[in-house]
Amino acid sequence: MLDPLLLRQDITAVASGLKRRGYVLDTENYQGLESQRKAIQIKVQELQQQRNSRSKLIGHAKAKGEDIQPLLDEVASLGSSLKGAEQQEQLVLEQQKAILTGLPNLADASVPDGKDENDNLELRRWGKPRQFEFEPLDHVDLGTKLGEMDAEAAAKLSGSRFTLLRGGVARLHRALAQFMLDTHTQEHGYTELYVPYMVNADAMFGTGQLPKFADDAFITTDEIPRYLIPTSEVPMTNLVAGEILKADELPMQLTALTPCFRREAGSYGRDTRGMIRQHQFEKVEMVQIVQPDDSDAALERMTKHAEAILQKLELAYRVMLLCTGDMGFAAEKTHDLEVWLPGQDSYREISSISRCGAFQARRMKARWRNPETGRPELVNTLNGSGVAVGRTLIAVLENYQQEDGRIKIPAVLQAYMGGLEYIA
RNA sequence: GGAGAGGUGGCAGAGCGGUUGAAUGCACUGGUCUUGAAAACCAGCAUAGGUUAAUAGCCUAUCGAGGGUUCGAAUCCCUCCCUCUCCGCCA
Repeated sequence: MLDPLLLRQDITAVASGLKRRGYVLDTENYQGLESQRKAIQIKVQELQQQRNSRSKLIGHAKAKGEDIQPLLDEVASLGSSLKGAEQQEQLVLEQQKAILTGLPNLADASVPDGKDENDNLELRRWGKPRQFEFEPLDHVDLGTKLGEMDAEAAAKLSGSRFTLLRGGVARLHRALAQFMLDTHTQEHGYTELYVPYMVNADAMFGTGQLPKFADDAFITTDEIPRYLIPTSEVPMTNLVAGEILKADELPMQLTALTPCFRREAGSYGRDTRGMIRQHQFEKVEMVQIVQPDDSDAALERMTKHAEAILQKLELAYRVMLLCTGDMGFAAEKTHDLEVWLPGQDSYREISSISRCGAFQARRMKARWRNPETGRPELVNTLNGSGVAVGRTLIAVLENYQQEDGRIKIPAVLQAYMGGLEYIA
């Protein structure tokens, strides 16, 4: 959520900032609501003040044993006019909130303007795409040949956009996740969490999935519905919701391995082959809760942490700075890591690292006590994949394939595979 | 699933329907004392909104959430959520 104060003070600046992201804010409408709110609020408060002071007088009079009937007559009509004013106030506040909670974050000044992924800026590359002396297969053909990747079996059980893994490939998938977690906890200073995979609406609101993107999430049929997490960013970040943290608790660096569930509504026909886009996939996620002046540095740190995973796996990748049009709702600046996939002959997203400023913190009421001011102030939040396990599996299969169909196991994973060197 | 207890400020913990934004203790901040520190003593110490030049005043709201009763609700009533204890079931 954007700072309501900012909208009051300089709505033109906000509107032009949002326009960079392709969001058109109806400033006249908002300002109209704002002045209505102000007028009604003043009226409500005046009435409340009258009621309070009258009630106090009645209390005093009663204590002295005086006749309170004249006083009661005085306030007779107050109640109904107050109630009416309060209802009006609520109506305006709801309308305002509906607009406010639907506004995306403002992009950082360093973010390039653009419409979609074609306008993203490449920051750097690491590693060279492998040159094959034979025609490389994609992960679907590789997995199927091995008999260890089975989309049909998954379809029988669950429908499209699911995959079943067996044997060595299933183990490799697990090894990747363990390796990533170990790297972040042992080398990058993250605390590992095990978190709920279902969260309530408040949590989904806090990180910005609700109310706007309700259609993207799976929801339970409980009386109080719960949402299957689309990423563990949701439970991890919301851990600090409503809290006032001490300065020495920051930065907080959290990581977790969880499945992620996404309905992929609106992506029909895209990436239908293979494991690229699934309703369910594993992801190791990193979350940082930081002081605002550490936010910029934290984004760079997290990007390095995600890069370290790909470097250790010796997978070629490039780092992209997302343009305004390609960023997520809560982000003010995002780096994407794109790994080289020989099967697609292109770089594909495998990690997304975002700085959210106070956007999520404001929604969650997550604060820290700033020693300099002595007051609670909003924290800043960041999140990033470290990295997507399913897509990393694809990358390893495709990049480490041998001409005979075997998969070489990356050196750093062999210890996680009982010393195995190849999947065959 | 059954029975019971409870949710109050950073924490702990009081609170006959009326002057309670809320006792007290701890923590924290400033001061006195001291060579320094501790102890003791004194003072201060919630968040948000409105008004405002103001992080000064003044006003309003907030005691799990949402409704209700009342001139007036932290206190009474209803619904829901959560926590704890005991029993049952269970990976």
